[in-house]
Parts: sequence; C-alpha cells; structure tokens
Amino acid sequence: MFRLDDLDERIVSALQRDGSLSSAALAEVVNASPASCWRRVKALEEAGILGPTVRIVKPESLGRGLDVFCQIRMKSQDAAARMDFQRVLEAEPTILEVYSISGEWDYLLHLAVRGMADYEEILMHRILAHHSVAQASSVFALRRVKHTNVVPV
Amino acid sequence: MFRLDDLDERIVSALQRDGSLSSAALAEVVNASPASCWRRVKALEEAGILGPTVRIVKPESLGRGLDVFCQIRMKSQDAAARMDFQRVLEAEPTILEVYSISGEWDYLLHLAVRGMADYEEILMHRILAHHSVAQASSVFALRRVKHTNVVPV
DNA sequence: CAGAAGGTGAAATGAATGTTTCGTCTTGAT
DNA sequence: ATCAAGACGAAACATTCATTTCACCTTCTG
Repeated sequence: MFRLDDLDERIVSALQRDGSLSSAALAEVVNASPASCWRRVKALEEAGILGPTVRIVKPESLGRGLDVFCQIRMKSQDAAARMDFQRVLEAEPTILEVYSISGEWDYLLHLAVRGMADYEEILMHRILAHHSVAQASSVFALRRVKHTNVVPV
Repeated sequence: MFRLDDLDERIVSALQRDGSLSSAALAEVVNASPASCWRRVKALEEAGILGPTVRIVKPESLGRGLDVFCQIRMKSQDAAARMDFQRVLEAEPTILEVYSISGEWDYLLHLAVRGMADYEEILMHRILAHHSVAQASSVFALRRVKHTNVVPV
C-alpha cells in the first residue's frame, strides 16, 4: 500500500477540488516545485490513488432535478440472478449509484430523473420488470443539502 | 434556459467522462473544429451547465472503504434547528452527501468512513450529539456495485 | 429575393504546459 | 560517521495549448 506524506495529501486534496490545476499552479497551492508536483502526481496516478479527471455537471442543469433513492428486495439471492440484475442497473444511465446493502433490503439505488413520470416509467419498466425483483421502496429528495466528491485525506 | 443541440450534448457527455480533454482532443471526439468546441465550452461554462473540473479519488484508496447511509429524524422541524444541524453536516468531511427527504425520515446522509469504529465515533459525537436529532438508522454498504458522476444528457 | 445575424473551420499568435536533465540536499542504514 | 539511494528545485526544451481573426456559409426575417 502507498504511503502518503503531507505533500501528497495536499496534492490529492487540491486536485480533488480543482483537477484543472497545472503543475505550476499546483506547486504554488501546495508549496513545492512544479517538477516535484509533476513527479508525485504521476506516482499517485500510477498507484491508482488519483483517478480520472472529470467535469461536474449538476443534474438539474440537464433537467434531471429529481433525486430518488430506491431500495430493492430480491426474490432470491442466487448469484446468476444478481449478476443479471446488476447488468440491467449498469445499463440504465439515470441510475448513478448502486450499493448492495445490509439490513432489510438488498440494494440501494440512487437515480437522477426528470420528474415523477420519468421515474415511474423507469421503476416499472427497468427495475420492477426484472424477474428477480420482489419489492421496491422509493424515497424522494426534497432538497440536495450537501453534495461533494471530495474524500477527506 | 439554455437549449443544447447535438454537438453541445456530445461535448457535455465527453467532458463528463474526461475533463482533461483539450479543445483539439475534444474536437476530434465530437467531430467539430477546435475553435467551435472552445467557444461552446465557454458558453456552457457561463450558462452554468459545465461545472468545475475535479479529480476522482476512490474512497477506498484513502482508507475510507466503508459507505454508510444514515437516516435521521429530527425532534422539531423548526427552521433554526435545521439550519444549525445542516451547518454541522457541512463541516463534517466524511459526510459526502445530504438530502432532505420524503417519508418517515427527515434526512438521508451518505458517508465514507474508515470502518465501524470510525463511524461509531462520528455518529455519536457529530450527529446524535446534536440537540435536535431524535433518531438515526444506519445502513451499511456491502459493496459498491455502480458509481458514476455522469448525468445522462 | 435580399440581407442581417450568427455559427463555422482554418490559420496565426504568443503564452503556458509537460517533461527531462543536472547538481545539490536530505535521509536512513550500516 | 559514512555511504548509497532517492527526492529536491532550477533551468532548459520542444510541444501543445488557449485564444483571436477572418472569410465563408447557413439560416432565418422581412
């Protein structure tokens, strides 16, 4: 496992917040030389710690203003059924996150949809339509209070 | 509201997946000229559709491998109490997402923590310690099945 | 049909960028 | 205390980049 010193931590922290920083700009932020920053960024990338650079888009600005959380119970836990179901989830682009969870339910899904009608359509035809889904329970977000990608270092 | 044509959509889609694309590289991906891409990206930024560029870091690679979902019920719904509570949530960096939700609970939190002991500490001292929290219910992710930031365009 | 308005691609610009090299310094092991 | 190994910052490099200009083309309006 990769050991991060303070400088690495400052670099990871800075790049999580602004991935467009050049080596020179980053160097200024974290108080080091551009060359050093460049080498460390390369190393952190190869260690798999620094992942891809992406553009953040707020769902609402693309008309996907409704966040839904949907819990799923399966009819059976057999591996093949789960795999097949997961492939369906993977293929549905409004489903942003899927977790297999502890407790009374098997999966927790997070979707960003256009509205209720849109969600109803997806729930019925993409999710409940699957043969190994037994039950679903939906919760709707009234407001997005906090939302960040920044993992504390 | 901003109307996106096909080219805009291809640009937003490409940049959501790779925010490090230069105008020239982007142009190749979406089949347009670098100049055109540059102008459109600028416009999309000013319209607030293209948000910040960030580096993705997998929580597990920083030792934060446990995803927890925590539902909260408040003692009262008065605005001052909610505001105060939300400030606390904002200040806790292991809390990545907070939604105010419909149904039997008031909030849904998503945290990325180091492990159970870490979570217990945060739940007790940061969350339940707050005077207007009545009850909490925690669900633990067994596995991250899907996780994307890409909002379908 | 005429003409304005706006979007387009190609080319040109100077500035900024990634990347390497090198001599020095730090550090940890013996 | 000595040594080797590795990390460091400064400088130099060619390359790539963002940004502007310009002439052309499309597409609506009257």
